[in-house]
Amino acid sequence: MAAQTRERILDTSLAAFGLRGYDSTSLDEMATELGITKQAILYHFSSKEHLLTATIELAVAELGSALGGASKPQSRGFQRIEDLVRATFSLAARRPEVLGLVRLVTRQGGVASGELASAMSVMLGDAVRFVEAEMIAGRFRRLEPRMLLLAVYSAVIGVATEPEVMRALGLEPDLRSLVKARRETIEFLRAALIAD
Amino acid sequence: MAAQTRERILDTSLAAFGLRGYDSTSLDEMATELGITKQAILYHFSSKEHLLTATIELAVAELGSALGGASKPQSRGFQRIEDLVRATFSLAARRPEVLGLVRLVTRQGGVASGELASAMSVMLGDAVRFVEAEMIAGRFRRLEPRMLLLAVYSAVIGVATEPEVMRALGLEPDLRSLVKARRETIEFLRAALIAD
DNA sequence: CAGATAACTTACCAAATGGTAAGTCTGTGA
DNA sequence: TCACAGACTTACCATTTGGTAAGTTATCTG
Repeated sequence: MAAQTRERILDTSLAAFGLRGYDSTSLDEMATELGITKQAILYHFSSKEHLLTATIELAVAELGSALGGASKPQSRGFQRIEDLVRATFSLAARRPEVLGLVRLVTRQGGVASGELASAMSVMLGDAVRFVEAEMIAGRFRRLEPRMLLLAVYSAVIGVATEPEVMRALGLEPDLRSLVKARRETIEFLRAALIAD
Repeated sequence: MAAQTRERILDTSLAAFGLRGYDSTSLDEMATELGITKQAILYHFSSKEHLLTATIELAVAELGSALGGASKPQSRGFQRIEDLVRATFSLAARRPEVLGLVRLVTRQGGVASGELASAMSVMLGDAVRFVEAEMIAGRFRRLEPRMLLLAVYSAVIGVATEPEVMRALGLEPDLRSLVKARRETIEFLRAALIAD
């Protein structure tokens, strides 16, 4: 029962931190939700901040496995971007809390963010090299690679995790709309990226 | 001294809520920062939630005046988009907390978000009509207008308010980089939007 | 069977939180 | 000058917060 509880706590904290935020989530709340006491949480994770660190680790792992599969080095040109965007939207639909936590950490920074930051650094470094190679090969439009990636990243994460804005646009953030949003995002990126 | 204090409180709360978040900001903290007592805040705003409502009102006003000037109906085609993006980046540099609050509210939703939501609905409604007109005129690529706007919105807000991601990309989020980010974002959008 | 260890719970606690009640001071109009 | 209202402060308060200390129970080991 031990390891299971640990995992259940991490599951709950990922959802809570990712969807509601760190300060907005209390340990008591989570404990009640899990049907255990707060002290059981503090038995497995010695403080709330340690729990956050472990939660970020979990999110990094999930992010890696979700996007790692999609970024097969063999696929080239825009196909690879499309694969990544599809994987990101799939993750947003299946586990919105993971991207929520990514956003939380990338915004607030903070102590525990080191791991996610470095994991993202690696992923983004690979991405920069990929984009540069595609530009040199003449398949992608020539833009500043890092800024381009920042725009792509922002567009995808934004579309995938901004339900209130979708509502303001008169779109319900259901699965069908997400599929549509994914298709349109890919078309948008295709237009922006592919060299004439 | 009365009206001044009220405004000073709103200034501080806009910065605090917009940059740190609602739950992460305590009234005592803000009061100390202002050199007054918490009860002085509660004298002007009967509860923390009322303060948030008033703060959102202020942010809506600032957002409106910052972007309203840029969206002159006379400018057409991509120029109008460029004006808007410039205005957004200018706001991000001058008063990052305003966009921070917009993001906070659009993400969390909540009770007090009604005003911002409706203000954004109006702005986005105008934008949808503008984009549709440009598409019909053949100046913009044909994409789903609302999804397109969501992607544009996400890209701009993301680039303008995502300092940690910039750091992960090896870019310092200083003024020079922001200028560069603005230029690249505009180029990115130009490529994505303008019909061949 | 003894006892150690892992996995908890019960019982607290100090600090911080949003909020109430009751004063205090200062200017202002009658 | 005197009442009075506006703009606060001082004094509290109940609740919630993250966290500690001390059990309790079950399982495994020698």
